[in-house]
Amino acid sequence: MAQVKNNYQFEDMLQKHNLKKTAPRLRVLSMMYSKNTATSQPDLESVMNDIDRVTLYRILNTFEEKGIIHKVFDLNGTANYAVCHSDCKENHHHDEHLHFNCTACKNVYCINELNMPRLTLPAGFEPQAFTLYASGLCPKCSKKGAARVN
Amino acid sequence: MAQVKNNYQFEDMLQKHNLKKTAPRLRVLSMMYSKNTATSQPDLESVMNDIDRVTLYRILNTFEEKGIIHKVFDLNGTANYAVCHSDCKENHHHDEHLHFNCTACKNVYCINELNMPRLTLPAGFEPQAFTLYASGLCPKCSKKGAARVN
DNA sequence: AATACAAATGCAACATTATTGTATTTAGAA
DNA sequence: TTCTAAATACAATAATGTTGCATTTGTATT
Repeated sequence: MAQVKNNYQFEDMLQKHNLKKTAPRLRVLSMMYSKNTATSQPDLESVMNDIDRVTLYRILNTFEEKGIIHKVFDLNGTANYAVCHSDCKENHHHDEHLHFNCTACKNVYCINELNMPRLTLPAGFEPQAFTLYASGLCPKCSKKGAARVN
Repeated sequence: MAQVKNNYQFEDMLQKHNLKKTAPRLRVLSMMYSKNTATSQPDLESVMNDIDRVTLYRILNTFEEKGIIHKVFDLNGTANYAVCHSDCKENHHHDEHLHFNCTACKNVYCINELNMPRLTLPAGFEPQAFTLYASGLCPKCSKKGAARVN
């Protein structure tokens, strides 16, 4: 479920990363923590439509650099942003989890409850990070019996 | 390595899919089959700079629908296109292989020699397709001793 | 070989997503 | 309260992708 945090906690988060507490940043944090799915850039932009687009991009980039959020592209190549779980450090993400992209509601879920399989690659390849994508129906949409694509 | 095919074979491919044999299509096929990596949309566009951009997009979409190529987004969300291996049918891709994105040369390799691990997801999720991404150094770049990012 | 027609291309216009530079505003320290 | 670096807002531009339509072309048919 969505991690519930209050405004004081968001202010602490910013402070810990040496970021100024500004209204746009707090709103972005509040929105992202209120959901249990990643948020697409278009969604963010329409919800935060009174914040300048460029400011939004810069906030997202800053948060990503600081390890507060991570970016994940969905099956359509659309950028989605999700809050990182605990062990992401600055410029050093640990987002090697499964990203589940629902084909009906389009939501992207970060599934941390699953450990990534370590694979052996053909000779010569030196992998540093893995990400696994799955697509299909999420619990909500499969319950609706929806094979339909919205 | 790159699959070597001649122009007659490309013409056959088009014919088998009920596509007209046109110069732009043959050139796209020729380019994509000459490589052992996926080709990014920007690369395609600069190499095929005398073909109309829209035509190129439409050719790629058509080829994808017909199961001739598949689209894969790299770690930067850039669209890349790669030739499908044998068992892709129209509107029904079997591209559940590992995509390896080299952080140095940026190339995307389709690694078919690896079978996808089947994973058990949390209750409610109904996965229909999996794709695995890895990033790191490809054989060429790791040989160069290049941890550098171009 | 000429014709006819659907399919494919080329062109124009536009939409969306993202970046860069700079002026203005503001959070937080002094 | 003042000062300054940081953050935001605004303007301009780049990159990527889509839609509609006129023109051209591959190919089936005569």
